[in-house]
Amino acid sequence: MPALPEALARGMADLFPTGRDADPDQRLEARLAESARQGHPLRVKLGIDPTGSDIHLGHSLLFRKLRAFQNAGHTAVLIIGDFTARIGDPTGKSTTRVQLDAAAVEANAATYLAQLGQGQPPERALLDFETPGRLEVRRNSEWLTGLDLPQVIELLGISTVGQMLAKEDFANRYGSGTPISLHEFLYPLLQGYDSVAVKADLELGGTDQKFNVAMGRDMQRHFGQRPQFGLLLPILPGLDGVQKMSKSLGNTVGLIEDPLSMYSKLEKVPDVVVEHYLTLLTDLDKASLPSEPRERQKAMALEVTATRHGREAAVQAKADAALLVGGGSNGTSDEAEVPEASLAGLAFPLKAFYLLRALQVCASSSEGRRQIQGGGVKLDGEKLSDPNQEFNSPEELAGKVLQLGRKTFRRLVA
RNA sequence: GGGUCGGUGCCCGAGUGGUUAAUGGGGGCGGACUGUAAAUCCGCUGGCUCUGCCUACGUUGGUUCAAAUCCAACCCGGCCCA
Repeated sequence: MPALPEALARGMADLFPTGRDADPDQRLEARLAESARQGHPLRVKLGIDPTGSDIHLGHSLLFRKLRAFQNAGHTAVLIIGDFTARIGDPTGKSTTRVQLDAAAVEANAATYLAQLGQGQPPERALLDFETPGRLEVRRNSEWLTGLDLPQVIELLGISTVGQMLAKEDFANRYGSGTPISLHEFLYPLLQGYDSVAVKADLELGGTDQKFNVAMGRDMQRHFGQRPQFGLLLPILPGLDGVQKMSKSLGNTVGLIEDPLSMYSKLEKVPDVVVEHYLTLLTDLDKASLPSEPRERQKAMALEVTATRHGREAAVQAKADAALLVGGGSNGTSDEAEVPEASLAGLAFPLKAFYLLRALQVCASSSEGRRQIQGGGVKLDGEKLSDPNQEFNSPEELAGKVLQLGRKTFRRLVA
């Protein structure tokens, strides 16, 4: 039996079932071969909960894998969990998640699709929206809204309290006395039922989704379908290198971020995650990369930025980043593309701390004061020392570069 | 529903009538160092165009010269019992 193609297997953390023999219900390789033989593309399910507005790199590896299946001729079934988002996936949560209202969910869904490349030039799109038959976008409200109570009870009967409490997140919460609402038990069941509704052959997910994906198999078996395969990918560590990439932890790189911001964040990521990023966010042959840590990290940052923004923009971002931060430069170099910040609308004279606040470099004016007092603020390379230093007119500041810390720069324009 | 314990700043967690935005830890931010990393050391960590003024310890009201700390009601949660 041939091995799983590299594009499909790369970065894989778990695959199930993995029986010994070449049974198309037990071995994904055999199933792929069967699919090719019969000319039936596999239906590859990926569910997303439109609970936030930005897709970040931590999500993107799943979409990259989905794309790999599309490229191999299979059908991506992207399920927008517009219904389940209103319950909230308890996975990985230590507390009950707030429920979202329908309007917010819908708005998020539209934003997601745009970020995945709908309506964008194909070369920049994360998924293949163009080729006929390669993508189905479904909303689970299509089938979940219509379930009546007898059907819900049937679903509830497929699993047990013991199974639910065996799930790590629930077990932890139960054990620590943190509340678990009953409706949260419904989430895995409904996600599993999604697999029934779309007749999934394979479901993609993070390793934290193992329970839910396995539940899909139980559901499909109950409803007389061939149980899906589960292909799980690692949870991408965030920029801090410790916790998973998550918006609420503030350690993300968003797909909508500009090249410079993306590159400079990646370039300073802790060493421990560089290899993960290379594996999960690029297609590079790791053996061919420089082994010197710093160079290797830069190669990673460049490539990840390029997969999103194109090589040209990535190379530019790398050059800009070097000019800005490298070698103790003060960011005044004209070549560098520093984000601009407009002074329009500000009342002069104004004090230095207020400038930081007004340009949203600092979250509050008190923080602005502290940053200046802490020696973290420079104007055209000169350290500011007095938070109350006054500037009398926009002309006094226009063209200069305001710097906070090592990585935040703003070119002031009138 | 009954009993009981508890709700403190981003998180955890001290504090149980009286200087002080409120000990300590984590996290975060800034500085030094460095490979823009790690480790280490230092500083900051409620808000306000701030030499002062506001708002804060579940909510509301009360006692008091004075409350996160006492009282009442209410809301939320854990545990035990149903």
